[in-house]
Amino acid sequence: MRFAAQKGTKDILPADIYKWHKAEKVFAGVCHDFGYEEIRIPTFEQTDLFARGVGDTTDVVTKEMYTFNDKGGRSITLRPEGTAGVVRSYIENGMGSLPSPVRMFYNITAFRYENVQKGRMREFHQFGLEAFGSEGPAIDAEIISIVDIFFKKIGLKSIKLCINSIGCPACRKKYNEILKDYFRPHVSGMCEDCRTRFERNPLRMIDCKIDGEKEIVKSAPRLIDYLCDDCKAHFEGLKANLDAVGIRYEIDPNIVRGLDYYTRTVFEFVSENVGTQGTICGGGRYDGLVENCGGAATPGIGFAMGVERLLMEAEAQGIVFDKNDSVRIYIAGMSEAAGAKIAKLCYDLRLEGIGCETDLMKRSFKAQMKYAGKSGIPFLAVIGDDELASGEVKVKNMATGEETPVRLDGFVEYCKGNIV
RNA sequence: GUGGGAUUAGUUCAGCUGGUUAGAGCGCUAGUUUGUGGCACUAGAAAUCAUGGGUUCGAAUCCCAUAUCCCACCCCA
Repeated sequence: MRFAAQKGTKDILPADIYKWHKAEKVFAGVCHDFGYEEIRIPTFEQTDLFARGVGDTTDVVTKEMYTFNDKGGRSITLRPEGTAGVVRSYIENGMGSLPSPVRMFYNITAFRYENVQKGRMREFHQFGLEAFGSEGPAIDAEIISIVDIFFKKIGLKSIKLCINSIGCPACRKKYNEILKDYFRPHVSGMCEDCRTRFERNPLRMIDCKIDGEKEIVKSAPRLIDYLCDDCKAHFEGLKANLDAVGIRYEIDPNIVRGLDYYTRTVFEFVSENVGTQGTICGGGRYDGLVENCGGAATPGIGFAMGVERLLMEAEAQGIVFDKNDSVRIYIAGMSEAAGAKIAKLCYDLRLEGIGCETDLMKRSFKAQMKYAGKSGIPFLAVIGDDELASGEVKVKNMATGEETPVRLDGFVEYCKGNIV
């Protein structure tokens, strides 16, 4: 029996990890620049939190959760997203009493039992953030500009920002009636899904892939045209805030978002390089969620970004991430006596935080050279009986071939100043 | 849950219509004599040909099932 990684999971190998480190570092940096602090939440929560938070009619909750009973008989679920856990933590830790807005970002794995395809895995990674206590729209624009600046710092270009407002529960209720009146004469001729949607969530009929091409659906009234005055003003405010900093966007009335908690602002950053799973980042406002999860009525907003999709996009755009070549010098040995000296030098170098390597396999001098060359280590020193006798070594720059004589007793000092 | 394509060394692939010891590039290990790498040359290690059945004198090759991977529907990040 040969073991294999489970369906929809992937190893991130040492050869690729530098890209992840880079993305994580840049994301954390941008968040910090906006006053966000990191939060780390548990990988699993009680199942009810997601049922309540994400919405118990959503696909994510009804058919995609990793749910099991633990040995104490509790129903546990591996988080399918980050927002619910952060909201739980916000309430549980009394963060409502902190100065508003309370802003936090996270870097998590999430789990959804789905069929895999390009840009979709069962265990995947998300960068995300949540902000509580501000109704916006200034903060709505701010979190969008976090994504915008993050993309710029990573080097990504031309990722389309689409925004929409899906209103508050009040205007959505009114709009649903309007939509029902509109569809009522036609509903009998529509697909089975749409007939169900007509009763439960007419909003979804607009997205229907089967009936979507029909003229009735195309010219259906759009929610964005029926927002209440407050929601309309909020959306206008968002646009004005985005215009003020020069972030370009497209209004896409079809962004609905499949998670139940969204209100008012919803947005997506979409690429064309990630197959049909083009949404690299999606998010929106969720003004009822905290209250719905048992906290005080608190407005909130957030987004999540698929890290795999982000890196796919970066790859497609030819972005090269810096590799961290932390090993600066290879010390090749020519004799046993030299070996002892080298071990001590390496120890001292590492104590100073200077990465170094030496032979661990009793390899020939030539093989050591080959290893150093192939590993791309930028500097090299050779120590044999001659060097031990003279007390001087040559430090070679592997790229230029240039050699610098260095006293052995000042070796670590020299390295500190010249090869890092 | 439903489709389509794929699965052969660590990796990328070749193996024609079934026929003896399944090949190559890259990578890895070692060597090309004596103290300077990346290149080149030589040698070596490495594959129950995804798994389980079936057809056949004979299967990597044909058939069936299962698994996994890739892509798509649905939904999402």
